[in-house]
Amino acid sequence: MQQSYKIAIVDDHTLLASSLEQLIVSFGNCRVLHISKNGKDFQQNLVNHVEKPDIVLLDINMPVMDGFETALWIKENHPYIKVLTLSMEDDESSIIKMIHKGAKGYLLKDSPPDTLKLAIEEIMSNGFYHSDLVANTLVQAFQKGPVASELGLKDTELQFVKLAATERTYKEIAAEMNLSPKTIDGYRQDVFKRYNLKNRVGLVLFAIKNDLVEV
Amino acid sequence: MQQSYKIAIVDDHTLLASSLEQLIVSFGNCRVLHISKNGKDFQQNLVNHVEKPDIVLLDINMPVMDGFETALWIKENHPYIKVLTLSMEDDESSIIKMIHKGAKGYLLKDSPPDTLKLAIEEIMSNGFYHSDLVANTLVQAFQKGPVASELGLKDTELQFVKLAATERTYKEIAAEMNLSPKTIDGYRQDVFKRYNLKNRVGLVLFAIKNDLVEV
DNA sequence: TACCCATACAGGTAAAACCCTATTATTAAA
DNA sequence: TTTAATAATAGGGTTTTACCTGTATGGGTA
Repeated sequence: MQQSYKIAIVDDHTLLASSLEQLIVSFGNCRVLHISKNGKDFQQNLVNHVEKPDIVLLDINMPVMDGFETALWIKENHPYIKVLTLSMEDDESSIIKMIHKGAKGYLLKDSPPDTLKLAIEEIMSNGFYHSDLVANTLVQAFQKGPVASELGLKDTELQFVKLAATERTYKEIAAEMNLSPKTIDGYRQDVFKRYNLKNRVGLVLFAIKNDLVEV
Repeated sequence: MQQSYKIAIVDDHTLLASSLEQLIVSFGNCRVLHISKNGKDFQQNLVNHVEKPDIVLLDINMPVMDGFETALWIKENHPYIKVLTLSMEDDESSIIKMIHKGAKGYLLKDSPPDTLKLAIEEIMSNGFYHSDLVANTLVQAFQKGPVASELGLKDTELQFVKLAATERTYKEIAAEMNLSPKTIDGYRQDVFKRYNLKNRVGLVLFAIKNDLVEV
Protein backbone atom coordinates (compact mmCIF):
# COMPACT_ATOMS: atom_id res chain seq x y z
CA MET A 1 0.00 0.00 0.00
CA GLN A 2 1.26 3.46 -0.90
CA GLN A 3 1.62 6.28 1.55
CA SER A 4 -1.45 6.79 3.68
CA TYR A 5 -2.85 10.23 4.36
CA LYS A 6 -4.32 10.90 7.78
CA ILE A 7 -7.63 12.71 7.59
CA ALA A 8 -9.86 14.26 10.23
CA ILE A 9 -13.43 15.35 9.65
CA VAL A 10 -15.15 18.27 11.35
CA ASP A 11 -18.83 18.50 10.51
CA ASP A 12 -21.93 18.61 12.66
CA HIS A 13 -23.99 16.58 10.19
CA THR A 14 -23.23 13.15 11.56
CA LEU A 15 -24.71 11.28 8.68
CA LEU A 16 -22.77 13.23 6.10
CA ALA A 17 -19.61 12.93 8.14
CA SER A 18 -19.74 9.18 8.33
CA SER A 19 -20.61 8.70 4.69
CA LEU A 20 -17.69 10.99 3.95
CA GLU A 21 -15.54 8.66 6.01
CA GLN A 22 -16.64 5.70 3.89
CA LEU A 23 -15.83 7.59 0.73
CA ILE A 24 -12.40 8.63 1.96
CA VAL A 25 -11.48 5.14 3.09
CA SER A 26 -12.55 3.84 -0.31
CA PHE A 27 -9.84 5.97 -1.92
CA GLY A 28 -7.36 3.43 -0.59
CA ASN A 29 -4.65 5.92 0.31
CA CYS A 30 -6.41 7.62 3.22
CA ARG A 31 -7.29 6.87 6.82
CA VAL A 32 -9.80 8.78 8.92
CA LEU A 33 -8.41 9.50 12.40
CA HIS A 34 -11.48 11.02 13.98
CA ILE A 35 -14.73 12.88 13.37
CA SER A 36 -15.73 16.01 15.31
CA LYS A 37 -18.99 17.88 15.53
CA ASN A 38 -17.41 21.34 15.81
CA GLY A 39 -14.16 23.16 16.47
CA LYS A 40 -14.15 22.62 20.23
CA ASP A 41 -14.81 18.94 19.73
CA PHE A 42 -11.94 18.83 17.24
CA GLN A 43 -9.54 20.49 19.67
CA GLN A 44 -10.46 17.78 22.18
CA ASN A 45 -9.92 15.05 19.64
CA LEU A 46 -6.50 16.46 18.85
CA VAL A 47 -5.34 16.00 22.42
CA ASN A 48 -7.04 12.62 22.79
CA HIS A 49 -5.24 11.15 19.82
CA VAL A 50 -1.49 10.84 19.49
CA GLU A 51 -1.58 10.77 15.71
CA LYS A 52 -2.20 14.19 14.16
CA PRO A 53 -4.08 14.53 10.87
CA ASP A 54 -2.44 15.70 7.66
CA ILE A 55 -5.65 17.23 6.42
CA VAL A 56 -8.81 18.38 8.17
CA LEU A 57 -12.03 18.39 6.19
CA LEU A 58 -13.70 21.38 7.72
CA ASP A 59 -17.31 22.47 7.50
CA ILE A 60 -18.16 26.14 8.05
CA ASN A 61 -21.58 26.23 9.63
CA MET A 62 -21.34 24.50 12.97
CA PRO A 63 -22.56 25.27 16.46
CA VAL A 64 -20.24 26.26 19.31
CA MET A 65 -17.11 26.93 17.22
CA ASP A 66 -17.56 27.39 13.51
CA GLY A 67 -15.26 26.71 10.58
CA PHE A 68 -13.77 30.20 10.45
CA GLU A 69 -12.71 30.14 14.07
CA THR A 70 -11.47 26.61 13.75
CA ALA A 71 -9.40 27.32 10.66
CA LEU A 72 -7.80 30.30 12.36
CA TRP A 73 -7.07 28.27 15.46
CA ILE A 74 -5.47 25.53 13.40
CA LYS A 75 -3.39 28.03 11.44
CA GLU A 76 -2.09 29.56 14.64
CA ASN A 77 -1.65 26.43 16.74
CA HIS A 78 -0.99 23.60 14.29
CA PRO A 79 0.22 25.26 11.11
CA TYR A 80 1.32 21.94 9.65
CA ILE A 81 -2.25 20.64 9.63
CA LYS A 82 -3.85 21.50 6.29
CA VAL A 83 -7.43 22.66 6.17
CA LEU A 84 -9.65 21.64 3.28
CA THR A 85 -12.94 23.49 3.53
CA LEU A 86 -16.01 21.45 2.71
CA SER A 87 -19.01 23.69 2.65
CA MET A 88 -22.36 24.35 1.07
CA GLU A 89 -21.69 28.08 0.82
CA ASP A 90 -20.27 29.29 -2.45
CA ASP A 91 -20.48 33.00 -1.72
CA GLU A 92 -17.46 35.20 -2.18
CA SER A 93 -17.13 36.28 1.41
CA SER A 94 -17.11 32.74 2.82
CA ILE A 95 -14.51 31.61 0.35
CA ILE A 96 -12.30 34.61 0.89
CA LYS A 97 -12.59 34.39 4.63
CA MET A 98 -11.58 30.75 4.68
CA ILE A 99 -8.65 31.30 2.35
CA HIS A 100 -7.63 34.22 4.45
CA LYS A 101 -7.71 32.07 7.54
CA GLY A 102 -5.34 29.68 5.86
CA ALA A 103 -7.48 27.03 4.16
CA LYS A 104 -5.54 25.10 1.53
CA GLY A 105 -8.60 24.44 -0.58
CA TYR A 106 -12.33 24.96 -0.77
CA LEU A 107 -14.74 22.28 -1.93
CA LEU A 108 -18.50 22.50 -2.28
CA LYS A 109 -20.43 19.64 -0.72
CA ASP A 110 -22.01 18.79 -4.04
CA SER A 111 -18.69 18.25 -5.78
CA PRO A 112 -18.20 14.87 -7.46
CA PRO A 113 -16.49 12.30 -5.19
CA ASP A 114 -13.29 12.07 -7.18
CA THR A 115 -12.81 15.81 -6.75
CA LEU A 116 -12.25 15.19 -3.07
CA LYS A 117 -9.63 12.58 -3.82
CA LEU A 118 -7.95 14.94 -6.27
CA ALA A 119 -8.06 17.81 -3.79
CA ILE A 120 -6.47 15.74 -1.04
CA GLU A 121 -3.70 14.58 -3.32
CA GLU A 122 -3.07 18.07 -4.68
CA ILE A 123 -2.87 19.53 -1.22
CA MET A 124 -0.46 16.85 -0.06
CA SER A 125 1.79 17.24 -3.08
CA ASN A 126 1.54 20.93 -3.94
CA GLY A 127 0.25 22.44 -0.74
CA PHE A 128 -2.86 23.87 -2.33
CA TYR A 129 -5.84 22.71 -4.34
CA HIS A 130 -6.51 25.27 -7.05
CA SER A 131 -10.15 24.78 -7.87
CA ASP A 132 -11.70 27.10 -10.40
CA LEU A 133 -14.16 28.14 -7.70
CA VAL A 134 -11.45 29.61 -5.54
CA ALA A 135 -9.41 30.98 -8.39
CA ASN A 136 -12.41 32.74 -9.91
CA THR A 137 -13.46 34.17 -6.60
CA LEU A 138 -10.06 35.56 -5.76
CA VAL A 139 -9.63 36.99 -9.22
CA GLN A 140 -13.00 38.67 -9.03
CA ALA A 141 -12.28 40.02 -5.60
CA PHE A 142 -9.04 41.47 -6.88
CA GLN A 143 -10.56 42.91 -9.99
CA LYS A 144 -13.51 44.54 -8.32
CA GLY A 145 -13.29 47.98 -9.72
CA PRO A 146 -13.89 51.32 -8.14
CA VAL A 147 -17.49 51.89 -7.32
CA ALA A 148 -17.17 55.62 -6.83
CA SER A 149 -20.22 56.72 -8.72
CA GLU A 150 -22.40 53.96 -7.32
CA LEU A 151 -21.69 55.39 -3.91
CA GLY A 152 -23.17 58.68 -4.98
CA LEU A 153 -19.92 60.59 -4.89
CA LYS A 154 -19.62 63.49 -7.30
CA ASP A 155 -16.39 63.85 -9.26
CA THR A 156 -15.12 66.61 -7.10
CA GLU A 157 -16.04 64.84 -3.89
CA LEU A 158 -14.36 61.69 -5.11
CA GLN A 159 -11.19 63.62 -5.72
CA PHE A 160 -11.45 65.07 -2.25
CA VAL A 161 -11.86 61.65 -0.66
CA LYS A 162 -8.86 60.31 -2.53
CA LEU A 163 -6.70 63.17 -1.35
CA ALA A 164 -8.06 62.92 2.18
CA ALA A 165 -6.75 59.37 2.28
CA THR A 166 -3.21 60.72 2.15
CA GLU A 167 -1.12 62.58 4.69
CA ARG A 168 -2.13 65.92 3.21
CA THR A 169 -3.83 68.47 5.44
CA TYR A 170 -7.17 69.84 4.34
CA LYS A 171 -5.44 73.11 3.55
CA GLU A 172 -3.09 71.31 1.20
CA ILE A 173 -5.99 69.47 -0.37
CA ALA A 174 -7.74 72.77 -0.99
CA ALA A 175 -4.64 74.16 -2.69
CA GLU A 176 -4.32 71.05 -4.81
CA MET A 177 -7.94 71.25 -5.91
CA ASN A 178 -7.87 75.01 -6.37
CA LEU A 179 -10.67 75.53 -3.95
CA SER A 180 -11.07 77.39 -0.72
CA PRO A 181 -10.35 75.48 2.47
CA LYS A 182 -13.88 76.34 3.44
CA THR A 183 -15.21 74.51 0.44
CA ILE A 184 -13.16 71.50 1.33
CA ASP A 185 -14.57 71.69 4.81
CA GLY A 186 -18.01 71.68 3.25
CA TYR A 187 -17.19 68.51 1.32
CA ARG A 188 -15.91 66.98 4.48
CA GLN A 189 -19.07 67.69 6.40
CA ASP A 190 -21.29 66.40 3.61
CA VAL A 191 -19.34 63.21 3.16
CA PHE A 192 -19.06 62.58 6.91
CA LYS A 193 -22.81 62.93 7.33
CA ARG A 194 -23.74 60.97 4.21
CA TYR A 195 -21.61 57.96 5.08
CA ASN A 196 -21.79 58.17 8.85
CA LEU A 197 -18.16 58.89 9.47
CA LYS A 198 -16.89 60.16 12.78
CA ASN A 199 -13.54 61.54 11.71
CA ARG A 200 -10.84 61.37 9.12
CA VAL A 201 -9.80 57.87 10.10
CA GLY A 202 -13.30 56.77 9.23
CA LEU A 203 -12.97 58.52 5.91
CA VAL A 204 -9.72 56.75 5.12
CA LEU A 205 -11.17 53.35 6.00
CA PHE A 206 -14.23 54.15 3.90
CA ALA A 207 -12.06 55.06 0.92
CA ILE A 208 -10.09 51.86 1.21
CA LYS A 209 -13.06 49.57 1.73
CA ASN A 210 -14.68 50.97 -1.37
CA ASP A 211 -11.56 50.71 -3.48
CA LEU A 212 -11.41 54.44 -3.97
CA VAL A 213 -7.73 54.38 -3.24
CA GLU A 214 -4.96 51.85 -3.54
CA VAL A 215 -3.13 50.64 -0.51
CA MET B 1 -11.53 26.02 -40.17
CA GLN B 2 -12.94 26.56 -36.73
CA GLN B 3 -13.63 29.94 -35.22
CA SER B 4 -10.75 32.33 -35.56
CA TYR B 5 -9.57 34.44 -32.62
CA LYS B 6 -8.36 37.96 -33.30
CA ILE B 7 -5.14 38.75 -31.48
CA ALA B 8 -3.18 41.95 -31.04
CA ILE B 9 0.36 42.11 -29.70
CA VAL B 10 1.82 44.96 -27.64
CA ASP B 11 5.52 44.57 -27.00
CA ASP B 12 8.47 46.80 -27.66
CA HIS B 13 10.78 43.93 -28.48
CA THR B 14 10.14 43.79 -32.19
CA LEU B 15 11.89 40.53 -32.75
CA LEU B 16 10.00 38.77 -30.00
CA ALA B 17 6.73 40.27 -31.17
CA SER B 18 7.07 39.02 -34.70
CA SER B 19 8.17 35.55 -33.67
CA LEU B 20 5.19 35.54 -31.35
CA GLU B 21 3.06 36.34 -34.36
CA GLN B 22 4.46 33.34 -36.22
CA LEU B 23 3.73 31.11 -33.29
CA ILE B 24 0.18 32.37 -32.90
CA VAL B 25 -0.61 31.99 -36.57
CA SER B 26 0.73 28.45 -36.42
CA PHE B 27 -1.98 27.59 -33.89
CA GLY B 28 -4.39 27.61 -36.83
CA ASN B 29 -7.27 29.19 -34.94
CA CYS B 30 -5.82 32.68 -34.49
CA ARG B 31 -5.12 35.77 -36.55
CA VAL B 32 -2.84 38.62 -35.56
CA LEU B 33 -4.47 41.99 -36.30
CA HIS B 34 -1.60 44.26 -35.44
CA ILE B 35 1.56 44.68 -33.40
CA SER B 36 2.27 47.76 -31.27
CA LYS B 37 5.42 48.95 -29.55
CA ASN B 38 3.63 50.42 -26.51
CA GLY B 39 0.24 51.48 -25.17
CA LYS B 40 0.02 54.72 -27.12
CA ASP B 41 0.91 52.89 -30.30
CA PHE B 42 -1.78 50.34 -29.51
CA GLN B 43 -4.41 53.03 -29.01
CA GLN B 44 -3.52 54.37 -32.43
CA ASN B 45 -3.73 50.91 -33.98
CA LEU B 46 -7.17 50.46 -32.46
CA VAL B 47 -8.53 53.47 -34.31
CA ASN B 48 -6.68 52.64 -37.53
CA HIS B 49 -8.19 49.18 -37.76
CA VAL B 50 -11.89 48.46 -38.03
CA GLU B 51 -11.57 44.97 -36.61
CA LYS B 52 -11.03 44.93 -32.86
CA PRO B 53 -8.98 42.19 -31.19
CA ASP B 54 -10.50 39.57 -28.89
CA ILE B 55 -7.29 39.29 -26.93
CA VAL B 56 -4.33 41.58 -26.47
CA LEU B 57 -1.00 40.01 -25.59
CA LEU B 58 0.42 42.71 -23.39
CA ASP B 59 3.96 43.21 -22.19
CA ILE B 60 4.56 45.21 -19.02
CA ASN B 61 7.89 46.94 -19.46
CA MET B 62 7.53 49.32 -22.37
CA PRO B 63 8.50 52.93 -23.00
CA VAL B 64 5.96 55.75 -23.27
CA MET B 65 2.91 53.85 -21.92
CA ASP B 66 3.57 50.65 -20.04
CA GLY B 67 1.51 47.53 -19.55
CA PHE B 68 -0.17 48.64 -16.34
CA GLU B 69 -1.44 51.87 -17.84
CA THR B 70 -2.46 50.12 -20.99
CA ALA B 71 -4.37 47.39 -19.19
CA LEU B 72 -6.24 49.97 -17.17
CA TRP B 73 -7.05 51.98 -20.25
CA ILE B 74 -8.36 48.90 -22.03
CA LYS B 75 -10.46 47.93 -19.02
CA GLU B 76 -12.03 51.36 -18.89
CA ASN B 77 -12.43 52.02 -22.59
CA HIS B 78 -12.77 48.63 -24.26
CA PRO B 79 -13.88 46.24 -21.53
CA TYR B 80 -14.72 43.53 -24.07
CA ILE B 81 -11.06 43.27 -25.14
CA LYS B 82 -9.31 40.69 -23.01
CA VAL B 83 -5.80 41.27 -21.79
CA LEU B 84 -3.35 38.41 -21.53
CA THR B 85 -0.20 39.61 -19.83
CA LEU B 86 3.01 38.30 -21.30
CA SER B 87 5.89 39.34 -19.14
CA MET B 88 9.27 38.41 -17.81
CA GLU B 89 8.42 39.57 -14.30
CA ASP B 90 7.14 36.92 -11.95
CA ASP B 91 7.09 39.03 -8.82
CA GLU B 92 4.00 39.22 -6.71
CA SER B 93 3.39 42.91 -7.12
CA SER B 94 3.47 42.86 -10.91
CA ILE B 95 1.09 39.93 -11.07
CA ILE B 96 -1.30 41.43 -8.59
CA LYS B 97 -1.22 44.81 -10.25
CA MET B 98 -2.02 43.37 -13.64
CA ILE B 99 -4.83 41.21 -12.32
CA HIS B 100 -6.12 44.21 -10.46
CA LYS B 101 -6.12 46.21 -13.65
CA GLY B 102 -8.25 43.58 -15.29
CA ALA B 103 -5.87 41.15 -16.99
CA LYS B 104 -7.52 37.81 -17.79
CA GLY B 105 -4.32 35.86 -17.49
CA TYR B 106 -0.61 36.18 -16.82
CA LEU B 107 2.00 34.27 -18.75
CA LEU B 108 5.75 34.32 -18.31
CA LYS B 109 7.74 34.80 -21.49
CA ASP B 110 9.56 31.54 -20.94
CA SER B 111 6.39 29.46 -20.85
CA PRO B 112 6.18 26.56 -23.31
CA PRO B 113 4.49 27.55 -26.58
CA ASP B 114 1.42 25.39 -26.12
CA THR B 115 0.72 27.20 -22.87
CA LEU B 116 -0.02 30.29 -24.89
CA LYS B 117 -2.44 28.37 -27.07
CA LEU B 118 -4.11 26.92 -24.01
CA ALA B 119 -4.31 30.31 -22.34
CA ILE B 120 -5.95 31.91 -25.36
CA GLU B 121 -8.51 29.15 -25.60
CA GLU B 122 -9.23 29.22 -21.88
CA ILE B 123 -9.74 32.96 -21.91
CA MET B 124 -12.06 32.78 -24.88
CA SER B 125 -14.14 29.98 -23.41
CA ASN B 126 -14.05 30.67 -19.67
CA GLY B 127 -13.03 34.28 -19.50
CA PHE B 128 -9.91 33.59 -17.50
CA TYR B 129 -6.76 31.53 -17.69
CA HIS B 130 -6.05 30.09 -14.26
CA SER B 131 -2.36 29.40 -14.27
CA ASP B 132 -0.81 28.10 -11.09
CA LEU B 133 1.41 31.16 -11.11
CA VAL B 134 -1.51 33.52 -10.69
CA ALA B 135 -3.46 31.26 -8.37
CA ASN B 136 -0.50 30.77 -6.07
CA THR B 137 0.30 34.46 -6.02
CA LEU B 138 -3.22 35.50 -5.17
CA VAL B 139 -3.56 32.87 -2.50
CA GLN B 140 -0.30 33.92 -0.94
CA ALA B 141 -1.27 37.57 -1.07
CA PHE B 142 -4.50 36.73 0.69
CA GLN B 143 -2.90 34.58 3.30
CA LYS B 144 -0.07 36.92 4.19
CA GLY B 145 -0.09 37.13 7.93
CA PRO B 146 0.57 40.02 10.24
CA VAL B 147 4.17 41.08 10.45
CA ALA B 148 3.83 43.18 13.59
CA SER B 149 6.89 42.08 15.47
CA GLU B 150 9.15 42.25 12.42
CA LEU B 151 8.36 45.94 12.26
CA GLY B 152 9.77 46.42 15.72
CA LEU B 153 6.48 47.27 17.36
CA LYS B 154 6.18 46.36 21.02
CA ASP B 155 2.99 44.65 22.15
CA THR B 156 1.56 47.74 23.68
CA GLU B 157 2.45 49.89 20.69
CA LEU B 158 0.91 47.37 18.37
CA GLN B 159 -2.31 47.54 20.29
CA PHE B 160 -2.18 51.31 20.10
CA VAL B 161 -1.68 51.29 16.35
CA LYS B 162 -4.57 48.90 15.88
CA LEU B 163 -6.88 51.12 17.89
CA ALA B 164 -5.60 54.25 16.17
CA ALA B 165 -6.78 52.74 12.90
CA THR B 166 -10.36 53.07 14.10
CA GLU B 167 -12.56 56.09 14.61
CA ARG B 168 -11.63 56.28 18.28
CA THR B 169 -10.05 59.46 19.63
CA TYR B 170 -6.74 59.16 21.43
CA LYS B 171 -8.58 59.80 24.67
CA GLU B 172 -10.82 56.83 24.01
CA ILE B 173 -7.84 54.72 23.10
CA ALA B 174 -6.20 55.65 26.40
CA ALA B 175 -9.31 54.61 28.30
CA GLU B 176 -9.46 51.33 26.41
CA MET B 177 -5.84 50.57 27.15
CA ASN B 178 -6.05 51.77 30.74
CA LEU B 179 -3.31 54.29 30.25
CA SER B 180 -3.06 58.04 30.55
CA PRO B 181 -3.77 60.03 27.38
CA LYS B 182 -0.30 61.42 27.82
CA THR B 183 1.19 57.97 27.55
CA ILE B 184 -0.76 57.38 24.39
CA ASP B 185 0.59 60.64 23.09
CA GLY B 186 4.04 59.33 23.84
CA TYR B 187 3.37 56.20 21.80
CA ARG B 188 2.07 58.37 19.01
CA GLN B 189 5.19 60.48 18.90
CA ASP B 190 7.50 57.48 18.98
CA VAL B 191 5.66 55.65 16.24
CA PHE B 192 5.34 58.76 14.07
CA LYS B 193 9.03 59.41 14.28
CA ARG B 194 10.10 55.79 13.88
CA TYR B 195 8.06 55.20 10.75
CA ASN B 196 8.14 58.70 9.32
CA LEU B 197 4.47 59.44 9.63
CA LYS B 198 3.08 62.93 9.29
CA ASN B 199 -0.29 62.44 10.92
CA ARG B 200 -2.94 59.96 11.82
CA VAL B 201 -3.87 59.26 8.22
CA GLY B 202 -0.31 58.13 7.69
CA LEU B 203 -0.62 55.89 10.71
CA VAL B 204 -3.79 54.30 9.38
CA LEU B 205 -2.25 53.67 5.97
CA PHE B 206 0.82 52.24 7.67
CA ALA B 207 -1.31 49.85 9.72
CA ILE B 208 -3.17 48.68 6.66
CA LYS B 209 -0.14 48.29 4.42
CA ASN B 210 1.50 46.14 7.06
CA ASP B 211 -1.55 44.01 7.66
CA LEU B 212 -1.83 45.15 11.25
CA VAL B 213 -5.54 45.64 10.79
CA GLU B 214 -8.19 44.19 8.55
CA VAL B 215 -10.02 46.36 6.13
C1' DT C 1 25.59 52.66 45.30
C1' DA C 2 25.39 55.29 41.38
C1' DC C 3 24.26 55.25 36.69
C1' DC C 4 21.68 54.11 32.68
C1' DC C 5 17.52 53.39 30.44
C1' DA C 6 12.98 52.36 29.40
C1' DT C 7 8.12 53.32 30.54
C1' DA C 8 4.39 56.16 32.16
C1' DC C 9 3.00 60.59 32.65
C1' DA C 10 2.53 66.28 32.97
C1' DG C 11 2.22 71.09 31.27
C1' DG C 12 1.77 74.00 27.71
C1' DT C 13 0.96 75.49 22.85
C1' DA C 14 0.05 75.83 17.97
C1' DA C 15 -2.10 73.77 14.31
C1' DA C 16 -5.46 70.93 12.35
C1' DA C 17 -9.75 68.86 12.47
C1' DC C 18 -14.42 69.23 13.35
C1' DC C 19 -19.12 71.48 13.43
C1' DC C 20 -22.88 74.80 12.86
C1' DT C 21 -25.01 78.45 10.58
C1' DA C 22 -25.15 81.72 7.00
C1' DT C 23 -24.22 84.24 2.24
C1' DT C 24 -23.18 84.60 -2.76
C1' DA C 25 -23.06 82.88 -7.70
C1' DT C 26 -24.64 79.99 -11.07
C1' DT C 27 -27.76 77.35 -13.18
C1' DA C 28 -31.91 74.73 -14.00
C1' DA C 29 -36.67 74.68 -13.86
C1' DA C 30 -41.39 76.58 -13.41
C1' DT D 1 -38.82 86.35 -14.59
C1' DT D 2 -39.32 84.45 -10.25
C1' DT D 3 -38.14 80.17 -7.87
C1' DA D 4 -35.48 76.41 -6.50
C1' DA D 5 -31.51 73.96 -6.16
C1' DT D 6 -26.57 73.41 -6.03
C1' DA D 7 -21.75 74.60 -5.56
C1' DA D 8 -18.47 77.54 -3.46
C1' DT D 9 -17.43 80.36 0.51
C1' DA D 10 -17.37 82.74 5.13
C1' DG D 11 -17.55 83.52 10.13
C1' DG D 12 -16.71 81.80 14.33
C1' DG D 13 -16.35 78.37 17.86
C1' DT D 14 -14.98 73.70 20.17
C1' DT D 15 -12.35 69.60 20.19
C1' DT D 16 -8.61 66.81 18.80
C1' DT D 17 -4.08 66.33 17.06
C1' DA D 18 0.46 67.12 17.07
C1' DC D 19 4.84 68.55 19.17
C1' DC D 20 8.20 69.95 22.68
C1' DT D 21 10.35 69.69 27.09
C1' DG D 22 10.54 67.78 31.50
C1' DT D 23 9.71 64.60 35.71
C1' DA D 24 8.83 60.23 38.66
C1' DT D 25 9.36 55.32 38.88
C1' DG D 26 11.32 50.89 38.44
C1' DG D 27 14.25 47.78 36.88
C1' DG D 28 18.96 46.14 35.49
C1' DT D 29 24.08 46.52 35.85
C1' DA D 30 29.11 48.21 36.19
